Amino acid sequence: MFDKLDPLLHSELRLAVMSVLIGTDEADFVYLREQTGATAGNLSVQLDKLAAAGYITVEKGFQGKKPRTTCRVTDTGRAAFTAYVESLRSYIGK
Amino acid sequence: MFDKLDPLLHSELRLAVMSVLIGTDEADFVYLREQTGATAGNLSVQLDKLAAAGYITVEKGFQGKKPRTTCRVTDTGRAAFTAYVESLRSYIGK
DNA sequence: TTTATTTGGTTTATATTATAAACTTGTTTA
DNA sequence: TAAACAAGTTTATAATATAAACCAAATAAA
Repeated sequence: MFDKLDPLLHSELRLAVMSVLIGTDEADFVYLREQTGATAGNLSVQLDKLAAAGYITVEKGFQGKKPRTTCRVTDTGRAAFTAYVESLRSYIGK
Repeated sequence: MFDKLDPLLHSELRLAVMSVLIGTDEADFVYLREQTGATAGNLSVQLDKLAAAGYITVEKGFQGKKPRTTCRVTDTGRAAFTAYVESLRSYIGK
C-alpha cells in the first residue's frame, strides 16, 4: 500500500540539500548553508551521511587561502531522489 | 527558500495514517494497522501523537464484545496535511 | 472446566536521529 | 599582536521512531 520512504532522504535538511544539488549540480558548503538555513554543524553531519550513502560527493579544496567544500549529487543520489519522490506519491497522492 | 516541514506529519507512519484517514474519513485501529503494515505498538504511539495535536480524534468503543478504536481526521488535521503537502513542493518541485 | 490461544490494544525500553553548542584551524583586521 | 572572523568538525543532548514486552478480555481447545 505505502512505499517505504528512504530514511536517508526523509529528513528535512538532507532533502533540502539534495534538492539544491539536483538543481545546481555543484554547490559549496557556504552556499548550501545559506540556501537551507541550517547551522554549519548540522549541515556538516548531514553531508557526511549523504556522502557515506554515495548520494553526493564532497570535495575539499581551497579558494585562495580559504577552505572550500564542494558538493555534487551522484547518479545514485539522483536516482534515490527520484525514487523518494515517487514513493511519496503513495502517501500524498498525485 | 524551503518551507519548514511539520514534524508531526514528517513521519512515515503518521503520514500513512493521515493519508488513510483523509481517504476514508473513518478507520479503526485494526484497519489502520493492516493498511500501514505497522506494529500495534508503533501505531498506538503515533495515533496518540496525532490525537494530542488535534489532527485526529480517537474513539474507543465496542463492537459486540470486542474493543474497537475508531479514528477520524479533524479539520485541523486535514488543513495540516494540505499544508504539509504544499510545503513539500519546495523540496521536490512541481 | 481449566488451559491455551487469539484479539486488540498499551507501556516501556532501546536504538537512531536530528540538532545545536562547543571547539579547531587558519586568516584577516584593528 | 591581539581580537575577530571564516569554514568547518566533533561532541553532547534531546527528541523520535520503533519493536519488544506486557495486559486484559474473549474465544477455542483439551
